[in-house]
Amino acid sequence: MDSMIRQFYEIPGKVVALKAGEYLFHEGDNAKYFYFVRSGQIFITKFAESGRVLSLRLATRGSIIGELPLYEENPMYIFNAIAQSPSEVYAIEFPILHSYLEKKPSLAINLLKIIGMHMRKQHSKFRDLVLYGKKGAIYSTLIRFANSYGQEVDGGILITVPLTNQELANYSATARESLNRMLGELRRQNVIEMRDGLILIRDINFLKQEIQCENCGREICNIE
Amino acid sequence: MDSMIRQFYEIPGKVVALKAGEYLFHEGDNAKYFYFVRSGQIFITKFAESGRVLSLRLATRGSIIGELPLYEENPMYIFNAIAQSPSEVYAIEFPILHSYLEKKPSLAINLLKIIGMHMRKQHSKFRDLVLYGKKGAIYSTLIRFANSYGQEVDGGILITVPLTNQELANYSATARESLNRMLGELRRQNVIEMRDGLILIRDINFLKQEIQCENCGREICNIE
DNA sequence: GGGTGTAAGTGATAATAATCACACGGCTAA
DNA sequence: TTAGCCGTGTGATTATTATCACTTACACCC
Repeated sequence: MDSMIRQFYEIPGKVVALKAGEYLFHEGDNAKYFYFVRSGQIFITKFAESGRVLSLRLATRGSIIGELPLYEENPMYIFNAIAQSPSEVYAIEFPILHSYLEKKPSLAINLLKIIGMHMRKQHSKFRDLVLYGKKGAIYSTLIRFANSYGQEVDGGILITVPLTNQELANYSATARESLNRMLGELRRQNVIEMRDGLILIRDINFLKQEIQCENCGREICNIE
Repeated sequence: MDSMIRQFYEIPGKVVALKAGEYLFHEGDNAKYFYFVRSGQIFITKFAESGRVLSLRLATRGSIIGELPLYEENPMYIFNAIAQSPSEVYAIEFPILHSYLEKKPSLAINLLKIIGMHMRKQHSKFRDLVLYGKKGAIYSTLIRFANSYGQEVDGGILITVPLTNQELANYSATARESLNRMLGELRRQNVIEMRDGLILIRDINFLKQEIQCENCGREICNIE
C-alpha cells in the first residue's frame, strides 16, 4: 500500500493539519481537493435529517478521502470528514490530479485498484447488514475495527480506538440501546470484554461464524 | 456513455451470446473476463446460504460486468450474472485489459469514472436501506427501476421490465410477503398501479419524498 | 375442461429492533 | 463538596419485519 501513497506525493499539493474534532469538509461542500491521510484518524460520516448520524469509515495513514466527486461535473462532497485525533492530510486539487492521471497510466491504475478495493468493502458491508440484520452490522463493524485497529494482546485482539457506544451504533446504523444490549450479550458470552474503555475481542471467530464471514481478507474487511 | 463503450470495442475480445436464464458466471468462479453488455439485460445477484437471493443490479446495454476482481491477485467473481432476456456481452480477458489500461490513460480514466459512478450508486442504495428500513429499500428500488427502465406513458412511468414480487423482494432484501403488503398499500394510495403485469408508477414524487431523495440524478440513482 | 404449476394476496403469530423513560456511576468545574 | 454532564445500562412498550399457513387467480398443457 505504501508504494501507492508514494506516487501521490510526486503530485504537487499541500499538507493540511487538523486538530481533533476539526472538519476537513462537510457534506454538501464544493469539492476541490482529493486527499490522502498522512497521519491521524479521520471519521467519514453522513447526516440524516432525523438527526441520526451514519458513520462509514475511520480513515488512517494511507487512506484516500474525497475521491468520489473526482469526475463529477459539479463536484460536491457527499460525506463529512472529521479528525478523530490530530491528523495531517495531503491535499491535491482535482484538476492537477486529473492531469497527472492522464499523463501517468500507472497512477490511474493504482487509483483504480484502490477504488476497486473500496467497492469490495462497501459490498461486503452491505451484505453483512442486509443478510444478517443489526447483528450482522454490529459484528461486522467489530471485525472491521479489529482488522484495522486491532492489536494482539494476551487474551485477544484489542481495538485501540476509543469508541463510545453511540459511535459504534453509528457505524452499524443501530440505536444506541440496541447496540448496548448486544454488546452486553457478547460480554456475557465471553466473546468480548472491556479493557479500560477499549474493546477486547476474545473470540473473533465467534463473530465471523455468526455472520458467515466469507474470509475476504484484511485488505477488504476493514473500516479504512 | 456510448463514447465510453466505443473505447472498449477497440480492445480485442469476443462476443458471448446468452439465452434467457443462462448464467454468464457464478459467484466463486475463477474470474478471467471483464464484460460489457451489448444487448439484453443481465441480473447481478448473490446467494445467501439460507437460500435467500440478493439482487444487486440489472445490467443493460453499456453496463460493465465482472470488473470487481480485475486487479485481484486470485480473481474470483463474487456475484452471479444471469441473462434476464437473450443478451450479448463483449468479453475481454483481464491481462489484455490490463495492458490496454497501461497503454491508454484515457481508457483507465474512463474506467475510473464508471467505477466511481458505481460507488456512488452503491452508497446511495446503502443510505436508503439503512436510514429508511425496508420501506427505503423498496421505494428506492422502484425509483431506480423507473430511472433505468421507465417509460413515460399516460398516467405515469411504466417499468418496462416484468418483475415478480419475489424478484422485487430480492432487490430490496425483503421477504416477499412484506414487499407484497407494501405494494398493496402503495396501490391503495394510488401511488402505483399494475398495467398488464408491469408496474406503473403514478406518483414517483411520493416515493422520493418518503425516502428524502437527495436528487442525485439518473446517472447515479439507477439499477444498472 | 380438468389438472398442474406458479405467482399473488392475506391473516395470525413470532422475532427483531426502536423508542421512551429513567437509574446509576464517574468526571469536572464552580 | 456538590451540581451538572455525559456515557452506560435496563425495563417496558411500541413499531417494524419475517415467518408460517393458507386461499385465490391465472396461464398452460394434455
